[in-house]
Amino acid sequence: MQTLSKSSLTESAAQAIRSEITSGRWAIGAKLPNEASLSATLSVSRGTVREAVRVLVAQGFLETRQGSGTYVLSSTDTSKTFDMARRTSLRDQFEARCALDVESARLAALRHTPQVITDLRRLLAERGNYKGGDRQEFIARDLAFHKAVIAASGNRALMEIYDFFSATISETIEATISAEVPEPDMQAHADIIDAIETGNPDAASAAVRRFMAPVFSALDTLLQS
Amino acid sequence: MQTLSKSSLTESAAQAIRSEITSGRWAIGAKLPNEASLSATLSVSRGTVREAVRVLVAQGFLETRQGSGTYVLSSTDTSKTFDMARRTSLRDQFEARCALDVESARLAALRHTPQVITDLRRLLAERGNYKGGDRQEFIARDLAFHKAVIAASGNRALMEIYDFFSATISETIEATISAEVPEPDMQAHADIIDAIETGNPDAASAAVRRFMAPVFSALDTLLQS
DNA sequence: TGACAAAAGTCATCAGATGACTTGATGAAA
DNA sequence: TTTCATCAAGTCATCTGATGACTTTTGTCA
Repeated sequence: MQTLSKSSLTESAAQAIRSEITSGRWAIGAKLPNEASLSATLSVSRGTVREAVRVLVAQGFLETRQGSGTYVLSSTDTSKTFDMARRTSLRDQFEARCALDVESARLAALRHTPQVITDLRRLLAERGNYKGGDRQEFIARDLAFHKAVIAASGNRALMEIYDFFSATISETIEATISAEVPEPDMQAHADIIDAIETGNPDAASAAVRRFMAPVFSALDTLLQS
Repeated sequence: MQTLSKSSLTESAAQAIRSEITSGRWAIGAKLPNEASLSATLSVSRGTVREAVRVLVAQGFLETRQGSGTYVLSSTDTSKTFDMARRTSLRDQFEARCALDVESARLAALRHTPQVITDLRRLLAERGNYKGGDRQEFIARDLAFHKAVIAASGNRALMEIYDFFSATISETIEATISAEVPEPDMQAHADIIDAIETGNPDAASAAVRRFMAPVFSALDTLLQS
């Protein structure tokens, strides 16, 4: 029994169960002891066991089937990965997001359809340029355009990861330095669409890179100060 | 956004609280009503409320402070993102991983040091070519090389995401089609190191792309059959 | 053997109670 | 006035016992 410096009984119980799984002692598909047994083994009440199991179910480790039992679903801790990715520096996160943008534009150029191009132009027109007013809403419109570019790649994995970054980045950026980062204008955005339309992957990724460069340098000077 | 057709009371309660948060009705930092009030509002027992709160705490939405109350931490569900990324198709996952490889090589070329190049060459030598034997172990050595390339980018966010994909991809690939996907040879790997050493980002990313192309076509034909 | 009913096992939920912790108010001492 | 100790109320943490709902197994009967 490892003692965590500061953890509730429920967290300790969850950790104990988790380690049984990650260590492989409880294999995937295995059935856990029932709640009464677990509560006896872990020396906590059944209510606490249930809360611990709830957490592990939410994390994808376990699955409960009423009337049948609780079973091991997976032994990989995906929530840990996400947690660590969130703890990386803002610049790394932004750079990673930029990498996704670049490669998505490349794929979009390879796979674009007239419909996609039309949609992108419409989203860009809706976005417009920022001329004061509700900045929050403008950022949302801007994000919608960028997410559409990612969607144009046709790759759902890229979309999911991008969602993760756009959430964390906008949370951080908007609160701290939003007003000081230069927003690329309409032409820079239009260049990306044009490059995708030509079907040239190198041109598309280059357009995104040109687009991102000034934002990066602004971010770098801000983070240094 | 999938709504579960059949959800337990706890899940319903968690969803109800979650929507209060994501909709913004309960702002970040706000204090939730106490457990008794929540149980009355949601028409469930306090135990159910506690299990729901546990889940939301595990997902990063809430924070409980004993003796004080329960507070809103964040309004974005970040833990779900990676979970959804894991559910995307194998091809999308592989393509996303490839995108990370390409952009990491580009960054590595911009930031490489002699030490990094030396390490990469050593890892490649240790990897060797596959000549039968323990395939599992060879894949591990191969993965070590690729992760070193990502590490050479100096971007921790990319490393974390790559870790996520390498885990899921090797889980899937090794079990299904490992023997039928062509493994790029030593020269293809060496090309990547050389390109990084020259400091030319375009050459580095192009080398990775050339490296990945045959794997992709093999994967595509396999997935079609 | 096969189908059906009964029973046992298990999770889901509820209700009540006690302990631990935080916060704010109160009042005494410096 | 300021500082500190003490107290009381509010809240989450945990435990206990009980009931309902669902699944699996077992036993029975045709």
